Amino acid sequence: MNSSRLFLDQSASHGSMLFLGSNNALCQVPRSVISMDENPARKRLFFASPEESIYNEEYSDEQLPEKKRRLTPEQVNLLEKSFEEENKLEPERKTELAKKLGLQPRQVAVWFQNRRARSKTKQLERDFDLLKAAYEGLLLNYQSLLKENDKLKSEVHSLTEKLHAKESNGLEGPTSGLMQEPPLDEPSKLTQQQHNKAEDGASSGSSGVENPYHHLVVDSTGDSYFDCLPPPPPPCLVAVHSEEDDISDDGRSSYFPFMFDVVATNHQVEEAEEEEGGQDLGWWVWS
DNA sequence: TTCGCACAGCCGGTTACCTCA
DNA sequence: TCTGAGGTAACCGGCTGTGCG
Repeated sequence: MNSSRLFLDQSASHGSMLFLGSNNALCQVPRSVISMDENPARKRLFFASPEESIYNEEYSDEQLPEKKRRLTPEQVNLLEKSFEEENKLEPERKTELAKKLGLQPRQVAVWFQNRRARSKTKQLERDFDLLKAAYEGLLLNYQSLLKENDKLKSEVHSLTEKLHAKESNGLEGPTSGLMQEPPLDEPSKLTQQQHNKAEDGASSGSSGVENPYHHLVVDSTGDSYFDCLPPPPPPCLVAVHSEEDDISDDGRSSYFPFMFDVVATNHQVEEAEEEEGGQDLGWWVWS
């Protein structure tokens, strides 16, 4: 049994270590003397290897190092492998692992708990990044739709003005007083029935109008016009997914309870908002 | 069947220690 | 040599599920 051990001299600041030799004599050794490169457990000076368990009966209570020690790379490797297989620890597996690693079952349990916590933190960070990217993409999409919408509105507005001007000029014209085929999207020519129907559709968000991409809008000035939107873009797939070694405890690949896979025309958002009683949902539509 | 208790395990949060730049 | 940041082993308190009388 190799009884040589290294542990920090708690009374000394940083610089030195206590070395417990084979004769159990405590020797103070400057840290610099113990080269990391020469130490097989380099960078892990304070490890207890499996055969160097701190619970070794050779030590009196006073000699037991109180400081916590890191696990050896070998121990960590085995624990990681075991964690990959199953991130929960059954009592039998815990005992078996502890025996194999020369650790206390309690240490194995603690390691698994901490590992799950680290895994969860990482997963949350990944989910956050994915959501952020998705959000930014949708924001761009939304803004371009707004621009497009504004452009079309102004186009409709100018055409309407032209039409009004033409009408007022043409009152004395030969077709004055005759029923004309109403131009497409000309609100002033809507029958009251059509108008009401369209308004209902616009206010309820349901398909009150046959074409879901033509909503009648009554703006603050009282003007009414069709709010023509371009056809919806291809669905934007926003799959929150990560492949990862780390899965959450319940086996999901993401900690988000929802997957919002298809988002987000303005209309879908509006409809979702109205289903929520007018609550502003931004431009997220959960599926 | 229900209740109360003890126990074990998990989780979120925290502390203490270690390592490194 | 000192210091602060980051990683991690270990702990704490609360909660939940389970077994038992």
